[in-house]
Amino acid sequence: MARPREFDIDEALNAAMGAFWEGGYGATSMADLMEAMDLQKGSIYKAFGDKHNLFMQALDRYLNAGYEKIDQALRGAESPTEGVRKWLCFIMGVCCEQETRRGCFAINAINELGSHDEVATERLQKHFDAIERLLASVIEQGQKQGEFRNDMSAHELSEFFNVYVAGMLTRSKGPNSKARMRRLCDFATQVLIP
Amino acid sequence: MARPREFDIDEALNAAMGAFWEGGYGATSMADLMEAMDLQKGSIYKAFGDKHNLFMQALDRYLNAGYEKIDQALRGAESPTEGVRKWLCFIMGVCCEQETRRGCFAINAINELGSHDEVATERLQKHFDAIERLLASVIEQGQKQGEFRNDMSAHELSEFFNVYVAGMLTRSKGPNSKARMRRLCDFATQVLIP
DNA sequence: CATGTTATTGACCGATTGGTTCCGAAATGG
DNA sequence: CCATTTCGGAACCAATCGGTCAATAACATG
Repeated sequence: MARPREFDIDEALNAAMGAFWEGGYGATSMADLMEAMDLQKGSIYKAFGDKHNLFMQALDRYLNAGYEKIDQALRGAESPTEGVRKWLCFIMGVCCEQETRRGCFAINAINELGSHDEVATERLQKHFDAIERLLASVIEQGQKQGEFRNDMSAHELSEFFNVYVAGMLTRSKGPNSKARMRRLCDFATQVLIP
Repeated sequence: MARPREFDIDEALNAAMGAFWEGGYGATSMADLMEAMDLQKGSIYKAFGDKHNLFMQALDRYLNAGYEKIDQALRGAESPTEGVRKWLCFIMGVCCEQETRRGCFAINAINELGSHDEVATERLQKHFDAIERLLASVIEQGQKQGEFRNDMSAHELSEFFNVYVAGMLTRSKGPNSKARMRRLCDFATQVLIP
C-alpha cells in the first residue's frame, strides 16, 4: 500500500525501555531517546506518539517481560520453596548484576511518578497486585505441603515479601554489596520457614 | 557592616526542602523554588549557591531532623520493643499521613540520584548507615533483655528492618491503605519476637 | 551625613526542552 | 511505469531550563 517502516519497532521500543530505565521519565530527553533508538524525532512521534505514550509502551514491555520471568521462577520450580528461592535469585540479579545501578524499572517508575502520573501509577499498581497474587498462590501451596509457616495467611506473607523486595530494589540504587544482598535474601526465606 | 538579609534563611531552606521533597531534584525548577521560597532567583543563588548546592542543604536538613526523630523514637522509649513500635509508627506517618503522596525525601533521593549523583549518594548512605547502627544497638539491647529473638545478630536484624522500611516507604508512593500499612508494621514487629 | 559593603531585583543569557511541520525520497499496488 | 502513500530527516517553534549580572536599595560604621 505504501512505504514500509525501515526499523524494527520492537527493537526500537526495547532501546527506549533501556533509556527510560536508566534515566527515568523526566530526565530522559527526546535527544537521549533519539540516540538510544537510533531514530529521528519525527519517526519516533509517528510510530509511538508523544514521549509519555512511548514511556507507557516501554513500561508495559518491561512489566510484561518481568511478570513472565517471575511467573517462570515461582511456578516453574519443583517446589514452592525452590520457587521463592529462584525468585529471590532473580531479584538479586536485578539488584547487583548490572553494569550501572539502574535498579528495577518498575520501582523507579513508581517512585518518580507515583504521586502525580495517574496513568503510569495505575499500570504499575496492576503489576504489583498481579505479582502479589502470584506469590500468594505459591505460598498457599507451600503451606498446604507443610513447607511454609501456617500461622499467617498466604496473602499477608505475600504482602510482606513484595514490600521487602521493593526495599531491596530501592536500596540497591545506592552502594550495595552482593554479600549483603545474599544475607537479605537468606533472611527472607528463613521468615517463611515454620 | 552591610545590608542584612531580609528573609529567614532557615525558613527559606525549609521551603526548598518541601519543594524538593515533592518534586525531586530534576523536576523541581528554579521557578518552582522561587515560588516556594518566596525569593528571587538572585537571592537564592547568593544565599545557597547553585541548585545542587541548595538541594544538598535541604537534604541535609531533612536527614538531620529525621535522624533526631528516629533516635527519639527508638531510644526515648521505655523498652526496645516499644522503641521499635514507635519507630514504625513514625514511618507509618510518613507513609500515609501526608496531603500528597510524597513519601520519604531520603528514599526519593536515593532512587532518583543513587546511580549518578555521587555527592548526594554518599550523604544518603551515611544516613542509612547511621540509622542501621542506631537500630542495631537498640535491637542488641532488646536481645539482652530477652525481648527479641536471639538466633540472629542484631546487625542482621537491623539490616533486614531498614530494607523492609525502605520498601514500605517506596510502595507508599503508589496507592496504599492505612490498614495495609498497619498489617505490614505488625508483621515486622512479629518477626522480632522469638 | 558620607562611605563602604552587601542584599535584592529583574532583565538577560545561551542552551535545551518537548513537539510540529514540511519536503524529498522511497516503496508499494495497480 | 505511475500514482499514492508513508517514510526519514532536518529545520523550526515557543517555552523553559539553570545561571549571570549590573543597577538599585538598605544597612553599619566613621
